[in-house]
Amino acid sequence: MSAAPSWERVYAVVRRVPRGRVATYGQVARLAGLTNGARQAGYALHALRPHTAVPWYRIVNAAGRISLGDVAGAVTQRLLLEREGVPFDAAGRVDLARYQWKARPRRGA
DNA sequence: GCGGTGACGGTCG
DNA sequence: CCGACCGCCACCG
Repeated sequence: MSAAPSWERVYAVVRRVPRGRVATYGQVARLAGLTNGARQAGYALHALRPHTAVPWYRIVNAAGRISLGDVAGAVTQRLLLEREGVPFDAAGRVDLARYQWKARPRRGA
């Protein structure tokens, strides 16, 4: 099954990210079931359509930084996150230790 | 069908 | 702490 592209799987995970939280590409990739790792997750978001209802802006790299190459897009992403209550430090990084989304680990731990 | 590239990640210096 | 290099593998030309 899974006739649909793997990207749909990624979008589904991204949609699960709650407001005011962020997730890393690797995290999303793993939750999406991507064996290749984070790179494909980034590709999936790259292929994302602007009109798609997916909070792509909640996805940052493992360093808590915006990996987007497009400067305008990066600014937009940061703005949207700050708007949700996710602050950036002087280095333009998010405190993943506090704001990284904790995926529902089948029962808390 | 082959080669280069990339919304990354982890490790080394 | 930060910067640089290599590695993985799917997608595009």
